[in-house]
Amino acid sequence: MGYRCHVALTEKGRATRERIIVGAAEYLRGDIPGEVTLDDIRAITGTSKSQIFHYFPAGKEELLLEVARYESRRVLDDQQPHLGSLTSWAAWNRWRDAVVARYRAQGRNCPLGALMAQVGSTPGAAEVVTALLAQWQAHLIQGITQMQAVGLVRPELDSDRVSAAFIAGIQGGVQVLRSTGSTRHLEATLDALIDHLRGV
Amino acid sequence: MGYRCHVALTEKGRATRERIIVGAAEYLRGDIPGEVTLDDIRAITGTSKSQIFHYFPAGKEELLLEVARYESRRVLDDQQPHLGSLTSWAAWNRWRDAVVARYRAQGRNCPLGALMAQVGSTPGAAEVVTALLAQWQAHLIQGITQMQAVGLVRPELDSDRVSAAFIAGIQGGVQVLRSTGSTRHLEATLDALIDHLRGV
DNA sequence: CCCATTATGGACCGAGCAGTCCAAACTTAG
DNA sequence: CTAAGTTTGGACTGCTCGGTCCATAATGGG
Repeated sequence: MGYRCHVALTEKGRATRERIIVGAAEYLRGDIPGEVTLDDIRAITGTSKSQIFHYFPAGKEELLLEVARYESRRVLDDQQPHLGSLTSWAAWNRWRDAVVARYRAQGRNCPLGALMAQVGSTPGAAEVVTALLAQWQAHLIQGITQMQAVGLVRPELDSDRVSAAFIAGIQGGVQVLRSTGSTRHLEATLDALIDHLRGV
Repeated sequence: MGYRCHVALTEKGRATRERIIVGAAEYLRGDIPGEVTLDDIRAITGTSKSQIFHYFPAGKEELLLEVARYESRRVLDDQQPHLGSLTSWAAWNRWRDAVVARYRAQGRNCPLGALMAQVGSTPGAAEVVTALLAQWQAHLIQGITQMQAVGLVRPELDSDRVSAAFIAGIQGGVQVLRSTGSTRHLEATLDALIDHLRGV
């Protein structure tokens, strides 16, 4: 799994590598892109071609995947602490609001979406997004089972399937947001599914 | 709106134009792509550069948008006749199965997705997908209100919002399918929302 | 049959861009 | 201090690909 860390990395080296990733991520989060070039990244991060290939020997794809991993970490972090403790209806509502707020703020720009568009069909790309969705869903499953344990959600409900529905709904809601600029669909899904959890 | 039709198009001309669109669409539906080049399209459709620019003066973007429109028509067509007559629970289930079957058959390849990835941020792109989703949702709204009219769905339910949830859920389900290869999420969303319609 | 219009072939151009390479600057262990 | 290893600069290469251009063939109306 993953590439060996070449040889060594001094403190300075790790800092540069980090600077490249974070800089690229920030750029992708902005309104400009659609396509990033290595020269863009080079300019933004104040580095040279040789540095990029020094720290990401496999080139652009390796770099972008690293950025994608970085961004996917942010996705879950931005939902905390709510996502981690879905133990009451109030908590679910706070989480819902956090998700909507996060994506409303992001607006039409979707860093991960932009990334996937460019790295799209490579093997590593699917892996990154799959891992993210799996973690996300795991949190929801935990939340649902906790609610069931306390008797707030009827026990016959399949937490696995409902959480899958949440994931799909959010994904789709964000996608719609990207083309229409509205969070209507995202909100509608979240509300409908939370209602469904409540037993209407 | 839309470009004027240049000057004239003989029968032969229209045929060629059509051949280009359909050929490009077929190619994008295959397993190969990720990125199409005009030379790919040229090779597949047995045409020359000059023809492409003759029939699509604005170049690649215009061509791809045309392909996207073509594909987006297929999306709805493939759900017919079910999508058009959601007047009973049996009909809803048939529609659900049709959607799942369609996307299962398509598998990881998503022609429209591939298209949007390439044409992504242009003004026309958002318009195409927005139009598609709006039509799709309109069918669902009609279905829900019809069910309400017959008393099969409780009247206080907001058909607008629930249909939005369906759209988002399907979108997201397909997106998950594209990275995981599984229709689990798509099915879970559809089932959860239909349950929600039924009043659990 | 002729001319205006449309359709087609394909050589060519130029920009953009990922990736290579070598030399220079620095860090650090011994 | 020095040698080995790491970091950095940036010129250069090679290729891909959208788009241009002009020449030739087909077509169809009068």
